[in-house]
Amino acid sequence: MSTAEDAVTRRRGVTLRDVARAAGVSVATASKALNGRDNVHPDTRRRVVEASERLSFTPNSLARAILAGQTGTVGLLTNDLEGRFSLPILMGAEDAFGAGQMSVLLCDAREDAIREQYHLKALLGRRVDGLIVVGSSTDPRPSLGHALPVPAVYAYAPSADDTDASVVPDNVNAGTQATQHLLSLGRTRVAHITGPSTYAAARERATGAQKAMLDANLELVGPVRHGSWTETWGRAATNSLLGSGAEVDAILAGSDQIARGVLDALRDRGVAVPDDVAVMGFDNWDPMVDGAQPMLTSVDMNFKTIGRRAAQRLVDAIAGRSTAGVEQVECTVVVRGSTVKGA
Amino acid sequence: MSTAEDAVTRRRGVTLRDVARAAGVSVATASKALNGRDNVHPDTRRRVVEASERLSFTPNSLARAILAGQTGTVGLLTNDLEGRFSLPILMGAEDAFGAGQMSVLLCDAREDAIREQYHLKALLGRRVDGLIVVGSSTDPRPSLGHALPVPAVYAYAPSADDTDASVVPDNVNAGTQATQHLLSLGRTRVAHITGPSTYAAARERATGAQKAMLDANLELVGPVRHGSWTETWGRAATNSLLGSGAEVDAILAGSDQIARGVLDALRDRGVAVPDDVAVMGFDNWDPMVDGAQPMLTSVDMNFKTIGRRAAQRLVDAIAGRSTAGVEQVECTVVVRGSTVKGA
DNA sequence: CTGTTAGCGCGTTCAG
DNA sequence: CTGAACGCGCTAACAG
Repeated sequence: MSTAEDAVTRRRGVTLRDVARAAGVSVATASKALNGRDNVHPDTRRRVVEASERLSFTPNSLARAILAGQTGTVGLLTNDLEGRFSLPILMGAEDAFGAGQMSVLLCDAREDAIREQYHLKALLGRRVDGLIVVGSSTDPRPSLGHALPVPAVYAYAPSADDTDASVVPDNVNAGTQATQHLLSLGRTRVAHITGPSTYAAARERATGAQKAMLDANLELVGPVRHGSWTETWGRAATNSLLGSGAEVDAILAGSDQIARGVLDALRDRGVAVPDDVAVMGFDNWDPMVDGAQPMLTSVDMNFKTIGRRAAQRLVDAIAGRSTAGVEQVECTVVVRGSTVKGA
Repeated sequence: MSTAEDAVTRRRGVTLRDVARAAGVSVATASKALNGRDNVHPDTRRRVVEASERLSFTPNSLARAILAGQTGTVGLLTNDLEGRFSLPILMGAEDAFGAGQMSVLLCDAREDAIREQYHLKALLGRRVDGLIVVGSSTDPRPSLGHALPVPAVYAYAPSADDTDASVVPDNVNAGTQATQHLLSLGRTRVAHITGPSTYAAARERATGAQKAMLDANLELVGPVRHGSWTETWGRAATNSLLGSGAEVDAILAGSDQIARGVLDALRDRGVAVPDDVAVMGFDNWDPMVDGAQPMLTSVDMNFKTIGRRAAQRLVDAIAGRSTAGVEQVECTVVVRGSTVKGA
């Protein structure tokens, strides 16, 4: 008579039928009882709930999904699991979903179009309700197309097709805000050392910086110095800058790593920060900014917000509310000792 | 007559039935044809395959899973999405699975037992074939218990129950190997500056270091200096160490961040690295070691391998091959300029 | 070789 | 208030 109890040991888990049998009711009644539907006698419901707990019954979402046509699962297709960008975005998305009952299927395509197609197929086969596609740089990436059976939102890297939905950082504005912070401190001779000009992020931040200077009837000191996103480049560029005899009272670095190199070189040359030269970076990457001496002022691109917004827009799209177009997420200047003494 | 074609526009995606209808065969035949089973006429198969492609049919893995009792999905339950540890582990797992056709459902419990239970329930409801549980430190964590309907493997943080399957870094050996590297360079006066003594990782690495010294009939210079995992602590501890008049020819730092602080302080004091003092860290964290000057020798704990091994053991367990017990993954010393000139 | 039947676990009618 | 019957998309066993 303990067939229901034995279900646990069977290969398949406990099913609703087992619970119904244990409670002495039909599957239909058990279903209603557990899902809080009407027309179930309180006593019956209690019996069912108790049986379900005793057997530690876990409803099979797959079976449910196959009926409902909705799985409560979204696919996160990233190209940059290694990198610093996809993780906070992923967290923001997890955050936004976590409140509800969405689960996240994660795939890393590693910049490989073939692998991406492969994973896409797998995700669609698992009937995800939607997709978030995370790029590894802010340069536009190929669209997955409009023939998808589910909505997609692109995060960090926008889709090249601007009728797709994308959420990206506002790099131009970030460059402007950073520069305005320096100007607001009375600095006027600002140099800009940044990453490769092949990166949209580097170009856009530089554009924003130049714009801010222009608005103040000023100009950047010398040309924008493009290099790599490394401390080494920050050191080299700073040495070449100061070695050339240029006079600067602020250096805007294109990333926190570059900024660390800048700080390093300045210290070697006996230049005081922030008294003689103010320094700031981009990304507000904790281990970099906190470890710097003095601590580094930086522009936070709010990656987590990007992830959260992407998730929210995806939820909207799934609910049928169309959300095309590129959305820019604003950045935040975080002031520390490298621009304001004692901050 | 184009009902099959219209399926795309229907709310539910294209089903096998649509394909069968379009190819003029029964569902069963279509199934066999697409799955490469025997007893299907080549011509029929061709018709079916063609129809399936024309309709861009994607088999519903959910329906398949409900039959097979296997979903081809594993749950990755992490507590440290923020941190540096879970990500490489996740990548290793993604790697190991990616070769096959496993998909990864990712959840972040954020060190919250309630949230963990909640996510666990969700994962089991989705009928994952197994679980990988990633901790945020190497301290043992509570077991999920043995009543789970699917196997679980613990990564980084071992389960407190040692009849569970765990994969962890070998921190004692890491401490030993690091110290032996310093000794092999002829250094004999080694000091150790590391993280909080509340961390098993800090204690174990220190133990390994002491063991290596003892084996060489030597002792660490002064007591192990416990602090925080930060550059700031590395600087402070170095200054206090040298200020006390202690003579050292090597400093073993408990992490790359601490090591960066050590390097910084040494430079300020005019101590040459590696000539006067050799410095090394743990974790081999790219942005930290490459940016250092000179570049930082460090112990790579092979997190990715940990993830890969966890995934492999999980696959084994799913296949019924039992794999209890704690597995230690070996580390690797990566030599750079901070211990060997010009390396 | 092909089609029919059965059934996976569940939710939802619709009679009783 | 309860239960029998049907269907979701798919595969396996068996007839034809």
